[in-house]
Amino acid sequence: MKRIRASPRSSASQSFFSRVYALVRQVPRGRVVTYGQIARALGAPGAARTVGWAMRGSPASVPWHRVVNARGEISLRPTTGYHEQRARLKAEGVRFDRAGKIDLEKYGWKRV
DNA sequence: CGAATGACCAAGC
DNA sequence: GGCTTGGCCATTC
Repeated sequence: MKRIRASPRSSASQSFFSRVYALVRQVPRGRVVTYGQIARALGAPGAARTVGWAMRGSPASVPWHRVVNARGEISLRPTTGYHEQRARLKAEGVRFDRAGKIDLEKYGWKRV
């Protein structure tokens, strides 16, 4: 098995990640947020990728399944957890269109 | 400090 | 609608 380079949480990188987790925990059930949205809320309007990296090591207490990309799609690969995320969202009442996308105008958290 | 990485984003074709 | 390219950023080694 391939070993990932130090999981985020196994290190003392709690500054940025912790804020990401704290924010994601605030996402109400049945709503979703985008990586970019989180990044901006944290004051790093371009760190969307970093947010994704943070989610990768997100604790079980974090509703990571409510985080999708700017297009309203699940960013995970089918082999990484796509199915699980989609199932969880569906269980919360989030709908997916034919292309497997979510209507951010409708389910987006604090949609602007 | 430099190079590599990643669950991203916007723009182009 | 789908694929490619370049750019951004924090973290890691």
